[in-house]
Parts: sequence; C-alpha cells; structure tokens
Amino acid sequence: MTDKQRHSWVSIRDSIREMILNSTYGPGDKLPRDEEFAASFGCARSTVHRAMRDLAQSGLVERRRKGGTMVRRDPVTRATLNIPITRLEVEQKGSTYGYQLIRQSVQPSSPAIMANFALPEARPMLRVEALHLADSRPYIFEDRWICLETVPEITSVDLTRESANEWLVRNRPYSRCDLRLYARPGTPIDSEVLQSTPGDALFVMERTTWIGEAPITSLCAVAHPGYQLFTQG
Amino acid sequence: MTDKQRHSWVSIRDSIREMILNSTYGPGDKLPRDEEFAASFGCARSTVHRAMRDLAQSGLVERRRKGGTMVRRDPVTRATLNIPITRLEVEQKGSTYGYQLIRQSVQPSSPAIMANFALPEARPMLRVEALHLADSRPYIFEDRWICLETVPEITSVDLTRESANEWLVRNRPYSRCDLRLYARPGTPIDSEVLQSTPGDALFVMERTTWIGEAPITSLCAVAHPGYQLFTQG
DNA sequence: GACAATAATATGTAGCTACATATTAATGTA
DNA sequence: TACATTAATATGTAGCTACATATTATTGTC
Repeated sequence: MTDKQRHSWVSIRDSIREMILNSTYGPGDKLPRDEEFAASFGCARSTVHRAMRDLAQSGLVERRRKGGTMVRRDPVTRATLNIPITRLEVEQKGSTYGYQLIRQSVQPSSPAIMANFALPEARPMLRVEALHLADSRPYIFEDRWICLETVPEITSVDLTRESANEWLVRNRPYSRCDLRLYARPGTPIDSEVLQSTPGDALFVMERTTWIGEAPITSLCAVAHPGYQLFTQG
Repeated sequence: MTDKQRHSWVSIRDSIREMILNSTYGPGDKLPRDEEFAASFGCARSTVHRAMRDLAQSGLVERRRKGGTMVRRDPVTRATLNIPITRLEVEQKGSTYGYQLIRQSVQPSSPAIMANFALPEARPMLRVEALHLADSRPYIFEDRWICLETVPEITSVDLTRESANEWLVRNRPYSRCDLRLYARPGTPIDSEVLQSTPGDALFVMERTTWIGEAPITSLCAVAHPGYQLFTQG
C-alpha cells in the first residue's frame, strides 16, 4: 500500500489525465482535492499541484481557489507558436536575409491602430513600412506603428540598417501580445511590393504588443504567397 | 540588508527579465547560478527556479543541467493559440451551429497524409469530409483522415450526427499536435462547398495529432473567407 | 428576510532539505 | 595521446511546513 517509491509529477499528471479521458471524471465534473489525490497516489500535495498546474495550462482542467478543480466542459487545443525574428527565420532556412526600409514617418495613430490598442484617442506614432527579403526575393512586408510615448528612443535608431522588428525585440520587452491571423487577397499594392500576382491569397499576421498598459507596437505583416506558419513543440 | 520580506517568483522573474533587457546580461551570456541569484535577491533557490522556468518557457532564456542558464541569442515571440471545438467557437459568437457530413470512406492513407504523420507506408484510414456551419452558412470545411489502427471505435460512431472533430476531442487525447497555417486561393471545389468565390483567399489550418508514436488524425480545415484566428491570454 | 461580518476551505506560493540527473571537467591508466 | 573512469557542478524534482489568498458557506444582527 504505502510503497515508498517516488512518483514523478509527470506520471501523476498522466494518471489524472487518463482518468479524465476514460470518463472516471467527465466534462464539468469536480475533481477531488489535491490532498485527496496525493493520499490516493501516495505522494505529496506539491507533486499533485505540479501535475494539476500542467493540466490547467494545457486546457484540460480549470482550477479556482476554494472552488477546486473542474474538468473543462469545452476542451481546447492549445498550440504554441514560435514567431522568431524574421531575419533568423530566413537564415534558418538557409537563405540570405535582406532588409529594405520603404517608408518612415511620424503620424497620429489611425483608427485601426487605435482599435488594436484599444486607445480612446490618437497618439503620435512612428509608422515604418519595410520589406524583409529571402535570397533577394520579397519574404514579408510589414507595416508597423510604434508608439512614440512608450518608445521615444526609436527615433534615434537608423531604421535603414536595422529593422524595427529586430530592434524592438532586442530592446523592448512586452508584457502582452495579441496576435491575429488571417488570409486576404493581395491588393495591387501588395503585388507591387511582394512581386506577387494581384488577387493571390496572402497570409497576414497582425501583432500588437504592450508593456503593462502602455502600447508599444502594432504591426501588420503580409507574407509572400506560399508562406506557412508552423507550431513547434 | 537581509530584509525578511517575501519575494514572489513573479517579481523575481521580472527583475531578471529587466536585467536581461537593459543589457546587464546580453544575448548569449551565461546568467549566474540560481543559488547566486537567490542570495542576491534574498530569496530561496526554489523561487528563483520558479522564475527561471517561466523565463525559459517564454523563450527568453535557455537552461541546461550543469550548463547553466543562458540568455537566448535569438529571442522568439511565443504565442498560445486556443483552438476550440468548432461548434463551441460558433456558439460563442452567438451563432447557431450546424454540421453536415459530406462524405465518408475507408481509404489507405494518401502520400500527403503519410508525410504529415511521417509514416513509411500507407495505413488504413477513415476519411471524413464534413462542413461546419454558422447560422446555416458555411463556416469551416474539414477533410479529415483518422487512423483506424489507433482509433478503431470511430467506425461505430454515427458521424452524420456528431462531428469527428467533437468525438475525437472528447474521446481521444493526444500527446503531440502539429499545426500548420497558411493561405491559399480557393479552388472551384472550395467555392462550391464554402459558397465562396473561386480564387478567394482562404485560411487553412492543418492539424496532425499522435498519441505517443501512434497517429490519430490529420486534417485540413479550410475556413470561409473572412475567418480570423486569434490568440488569447 | 436582507445584509454584513466571520469562519471554513481549496488552491497558490515561499522556504527549506535531500536527492536525481545530465553534463562537463579532471583524472588515471594503457 | 587516447580513452575510460571518476569527480564536480548546475539544474530538476520530491517531499515537507507554513502561510497567503480567493471564494464559498455560515452565522449574527437588525
């Protein structure tokens, strides 16, 4: 009974997950308290806690203080996307990276950008349009807005040499990042910049970041036709 | 000096992150050992460990036993996608969900599917083509292959009533999930099923799952024009 | 009965110890 | 020198205690 072998939190997690999946506990059910699980498994509460944290993070259960742990009624697939700096993404594929600043200007934030940041009123921003190249061919076109109040130093960065993407990633952490992915047909402007056919299906990534409540940057990145985004475990 | 206030792992994490970002420690640098950080912060090693785990998971640092902790040379943006069951996604938007089985047949896995699973040879699979509807309008069309060796029970499920999506999520856990996202122009077949214009830009999600080494399902989900995928914190 | 104050409860966190594990560095031997 | 053995080291995990925090249930008062 009280075998003194040590149980890893991974095995405890898998046991609990197994129980949920073979319907010992169904969707919406309340699971036993951590302590009870610990007693039944013959391990410490901290080990069960570690396992439960993992299950909660992966979306299988939901935990609330005092409320206990419940099996989520609506299981979700959680996938982690790794979005590297574009230069590294290109180089990792064995291609030569190129970068081209197209336009740069100070503007009040557009309504769309204000919406992304949920700002009630316009703020002065630096708008940077730039093209990333792989082997001299257009790879990703980005239209980026940088909040000058949050990142005043950006004005003294030479964006013809270093991409705003890279500078921000290396110099500005963010505490929140919203991502939106969709497809849209290429406009004539797209096709000019990306050297693609108008009407082609283009993959678009919109990314908005904050540090605390302060907006940092919001960008719309349009990839060349054929671009794919992967998950990686 | 030795103030006995307790430090939360979150504040420790933020302090370390701050140091990395203001270049106290630069990309590629080796960070002090956990114990040293603990001593300098005046907290326990376990607290530093907790903080470090979080930084490692978010992609800012990399840890190796004995090797120590290093600031990643190539910071990545890690975003977690929540992919709910399609029915719930539709209902959450306040729309009425509909489901329609289009075709279903047992086939040996196609080369493309074998590639997704990295299978050396074909296996018998159930291919299910189905349409998810929102307010009676096409929402997502999915072309799914289910491995019959791993999921033999699927043959006894009435897929005209319950979607394979839902049944699998509720009954088959997976240990690995590969995701691929891209845009492609709609074919005449797409436009027929999705009632869209041929050549329209369509958002495609390919998802392949395994339990252990055993393949479960691989599917290609094509969304209606205008579909967007979000992250959620 | 309505509502505020209080107690009970389950998870969350911090700190400690001890040991496991992976990897590098040092050492010994042919 | 080459190679296997051993030691050293930093992170990873398990177990314990104590306390914090959020939320629910209970109780008391009007």
